[in-house]
Amino acid sequence: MNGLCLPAGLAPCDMARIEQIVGGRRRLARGEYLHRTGDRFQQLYAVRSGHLKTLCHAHGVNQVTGFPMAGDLLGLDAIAEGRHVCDAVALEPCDVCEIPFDRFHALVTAMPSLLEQFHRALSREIQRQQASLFLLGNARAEQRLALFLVGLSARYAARGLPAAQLQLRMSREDIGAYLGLTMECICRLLARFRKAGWISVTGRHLTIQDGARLAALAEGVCAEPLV
Amino acid sequence: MNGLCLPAGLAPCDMARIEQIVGGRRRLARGEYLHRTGDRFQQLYAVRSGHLKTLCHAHGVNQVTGFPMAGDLLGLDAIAEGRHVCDAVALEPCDVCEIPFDRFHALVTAMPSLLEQFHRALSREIQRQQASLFLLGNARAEQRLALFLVGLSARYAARGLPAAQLQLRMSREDIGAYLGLTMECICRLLARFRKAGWISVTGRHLTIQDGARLAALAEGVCAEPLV
DNA sequence: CGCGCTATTGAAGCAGATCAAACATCGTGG
DNA sequence: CCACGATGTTTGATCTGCTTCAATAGCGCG
Repeated sequence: MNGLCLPAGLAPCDMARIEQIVGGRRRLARGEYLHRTGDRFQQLYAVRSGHLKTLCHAHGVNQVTGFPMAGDLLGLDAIAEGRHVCDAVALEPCDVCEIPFDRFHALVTAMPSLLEQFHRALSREIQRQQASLFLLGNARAEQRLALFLVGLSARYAARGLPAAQLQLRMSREDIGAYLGLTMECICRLLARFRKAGWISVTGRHLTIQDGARLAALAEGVCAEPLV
Repeated sequence: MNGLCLPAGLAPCDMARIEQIVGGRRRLARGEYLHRTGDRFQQLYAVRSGHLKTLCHAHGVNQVTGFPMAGDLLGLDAIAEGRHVCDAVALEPCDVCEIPFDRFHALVTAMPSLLEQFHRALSREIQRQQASLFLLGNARAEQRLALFLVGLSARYAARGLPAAQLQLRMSREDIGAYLGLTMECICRLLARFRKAGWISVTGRHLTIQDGARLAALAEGVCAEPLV
């Protein structure tokens, strides 16, 4: 897990010190909240297993901002205000490490290499959101879904899982809320991709059959009109 | 300026040490690039005066991700990769401090209070983008522009400038690229807001006349159909 | 087995894009 | 100083991709 959230370059003895400050583990049931908007920020979370979603809401509308999974760090957005500014919900049973921030901060001060990792993690989060911004601002629906699938596939691959066999843990509605589209639109697009032979879907199991085509779509190459 | 980008809580002697590591000042002409996508990341930038825009681009499409102005910090997104992932362009003559990152990093390690400020700055940037994400994913055009104006006004106010008199430094096209809309759409909306008496605009000078109404719009309260 | 939630598909409407044309603004050089 | 072209702004007409509303179908789970 650390290989992902605070990757590489740490001496084994440093690792041991990190282990020490990691607080409790928390087991979440499907639908359980890790934190809610407005909650006091006291710790970062590192996902050990399972999928979550993070979402902002206002006036009954939700924007899903991400789908953290094993190896991802949560709570970085809460440092500034001392309060969480989004919800984090488990999409399935999850295992999460709690990392008390004050202790972490003290440790980090004493360990330059860990501090660098931490800064990179923060910066990577900014980059990730910048990519989403680009997606929501510019991409057509088709391209958004392609980007989503390609991205998900890459994250699976980075975790040593089969990149073409995606077991979606989120609903169509969640995907829509993440991509700025409606559930119906996601359904239609999936049907279209399926008919074109690029993927096959049954319920929440999705197989990527033509990754190259999807990647091209994600890059903005328009699909030929499906006669 | 430091009051904004690394606010409060620093002892005067700390301030002095920061001043020491600040590298050169850079003067930018209108249209000049502070950095470009792919440039090696070596320093953070703190804006002293003037307005810039930051933008990501791919396949000829631009997404403006922000309009940094005096007191804002630039380059946080580049820490992760060691390369800039967006362009930063001056919208008018600008004064910018260069902060060599390696020296900054060393300093920060030795100054816990500064480190905290830095982490808050990083986290605030994540929050800022999360807000943009919400905007692009959910808000109608009208609401987007209202949010933009209200936000800009607030940033002016935070800098002690008149909050109702906005001298826009960016083109309609830039605003559109920031809000995920077209230039034409921005024009129409401005005209609509003007006719409704909420603002007055001549060229790039904009006066907010009914801030409350705009704020309500920004919050998602729909405008009554303009008969 | 039947209830509730999630997913799928169809039909109609609309917000915003696109295309097009006129107009204002501004710096530049004759 | 004005004519000029370049750039930015405004407004209109039309088009379209996505939403909305609605109805049906599947699935998982007690």
